[in-house]
Amino acid sequence: MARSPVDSRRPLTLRDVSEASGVSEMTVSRVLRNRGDVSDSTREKVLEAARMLGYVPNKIAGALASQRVNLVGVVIPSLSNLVFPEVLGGISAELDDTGLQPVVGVTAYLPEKEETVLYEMLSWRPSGMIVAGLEHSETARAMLRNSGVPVVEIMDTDGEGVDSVVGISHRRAGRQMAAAIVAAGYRRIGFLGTKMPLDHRARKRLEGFQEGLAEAGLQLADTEFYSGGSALKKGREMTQAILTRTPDLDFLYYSNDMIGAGGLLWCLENGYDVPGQLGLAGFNGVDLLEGLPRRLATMDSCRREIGAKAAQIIAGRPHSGVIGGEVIELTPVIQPGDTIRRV
Amino acid sequence: MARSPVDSRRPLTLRDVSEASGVSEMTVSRVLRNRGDVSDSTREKVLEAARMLGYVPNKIAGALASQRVNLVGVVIPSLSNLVFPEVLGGISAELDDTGLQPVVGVTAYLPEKEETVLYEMLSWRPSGMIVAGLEHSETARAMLRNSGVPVVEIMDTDGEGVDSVVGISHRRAGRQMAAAIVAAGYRRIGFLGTKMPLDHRARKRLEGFQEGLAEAGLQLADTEFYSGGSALKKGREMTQAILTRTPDLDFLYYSNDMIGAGGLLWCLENGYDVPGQLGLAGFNGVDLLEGLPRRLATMDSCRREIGAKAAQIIAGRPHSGVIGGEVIELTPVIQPGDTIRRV
DNA sequence: TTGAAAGCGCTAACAG
DNA sequence: CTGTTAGCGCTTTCAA
Repeated sequence: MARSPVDSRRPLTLRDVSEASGVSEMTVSRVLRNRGDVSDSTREKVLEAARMLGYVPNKIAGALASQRVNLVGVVIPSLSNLVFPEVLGGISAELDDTGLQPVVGVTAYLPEKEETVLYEMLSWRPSGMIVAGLEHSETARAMLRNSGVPVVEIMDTDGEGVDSVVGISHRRAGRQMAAAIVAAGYRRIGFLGTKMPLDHRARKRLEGFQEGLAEAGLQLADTEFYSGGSALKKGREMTQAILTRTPDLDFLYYSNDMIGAGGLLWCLENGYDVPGQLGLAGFNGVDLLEGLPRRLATMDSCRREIGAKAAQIIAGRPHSGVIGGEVIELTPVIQPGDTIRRV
Repeated sequence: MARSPVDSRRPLTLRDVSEASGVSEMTVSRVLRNRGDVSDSTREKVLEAARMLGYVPNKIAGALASQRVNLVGVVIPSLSNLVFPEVLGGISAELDDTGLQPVVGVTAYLPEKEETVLYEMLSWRPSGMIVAGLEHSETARAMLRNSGVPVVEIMDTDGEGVDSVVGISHRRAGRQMAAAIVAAGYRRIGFLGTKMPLDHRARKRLEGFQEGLAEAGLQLADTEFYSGGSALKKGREMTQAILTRTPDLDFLYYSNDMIGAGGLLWCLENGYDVPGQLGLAGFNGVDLLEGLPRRLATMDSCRREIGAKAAQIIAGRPHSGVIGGEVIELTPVIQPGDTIRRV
């Protein structure tokens, strides 16, 4: 806190602590890192001096010398979609006691942006990289592969990872939901989702959903896409649009809970019998759903757990021994709620 | 990508590029940073070699040598409250073209955790620190003050900052809302909010609200607090609880939009005449509100803008010349929506 | 248990 | 326009 000798604006170094305590730099370093054996008396002296001066070690120098960096790169497409902050929360919580720190990069779903962010992060030689999705440019994949740091690709297991993978199969999730809907007797099914062609997980869910329908000899009766804006409001608008265009739909599958919730509110206000006349389902299992007038059917996307497991993998690989990829596929469970007919 | 000579697992260095291109390390460095004048022919040679080898510079070494770190520490209390990811989004977007990268630390509203996170971040000698709130332990404040890096405290302007401050006055926001409510003729007013005593901004809003009521000779008729869980659901439960206990309330002021939205849904379902019989208001201006059956009165908390302005301050101070604190107070505006009687 | 020497990989500063 | 020389502030390694 207090600057002992002169309050010059030069940042304090180990040497300052060394001089103030009369102990060699090396020993000061050992004390500050709890490394090796140091006598209690010298330890005291050093800690006292460091505290008096308000010394904060320089990790840049430490990292260079030790070739060890306590940073973990986290690359996600967006922060405005609640899902990613939640994953990040899982990562952050799990990393909490490991001395590792997350560094966040946002790609806005753009492959070129992803390359830039990865390059930037890898140049810090982090202890690990956690990257959303399996779809990357060849350049990006090569950077990750050659980086020598453990890489965990998260959220999705439908495809090949560079190293470790933690996620769910969105394709299977889509199929499962289709099966549940068909089993409940619905036949005229519509899909509502984002227009974003680079959201591969949403795309895979839709594809899986269509496969599931096909198995039952069905196909989508109508679709509606949107981009941008308040998801809840968009859900309302899209629902109205699709039901106006195709009034005989008996089920609406939404690519996320937010638009699904908007749709649910709209249907209830407009006198639809849910789930008798019209069934609804979303995706993600956001806890907002608990407060709606009726519980929207959904599927938990396990996002905090995905973050936590990814962080564990990074934290558990001390020196990036090239142990090679774990693949952890979590299994999301359908939460039928109140918007699918019980059979 | 391809490892030219031998595919040893040693990370590539500038020297490797230098040797591969036949150009001195220094010139390679210049090319890779677009610094100084380099002839087109050597530039080509260098870039070619770097690309062939798949070289990624080591910023640790670069930062140590240049005393410049392109990291910005961002310290926030939580990631599960949508507000903070939004601020972070504003920061991240603004930093995007500056070459600066945000590093996120989460404090869980705990002062001790904040100290740890700050210490950890400052040890990276970042280009700036963006910290939520004005309330910090003396130790934390001292670390920030002595760090020599520009500090921006965000979200709140009610108090003294260490350096720069960007935010809104929550106290004033509370007073304003009180004034609007009183002006609309409501008299029996209840408050619903989080129990969290360390959420200083929520506390200041409440205090300001009470001051505003007091000016009109009123005081809170009842209060209800919660912690944890789905905010939407909690909003329902709390609303039911407070209205059961104090049925003659004619206004409910919620400390955030999420619980307010839950309350709104509950009131509508239970046949309350909103805003005739009962008025409602929240805080934050989340865009979820656009999709509700009725538009909840609220107040924009300017969070993306706060993030953006904070990032600008950091990005605009090249070498942390101790120019001293800017204070930017944004003025949130009441959005009366449909849940306050028009006068 | 402590200290001295030698870098970590890069860039500032200067010289050509 | 290009190269050389010294470090940046730590930690590793070895010696005392």
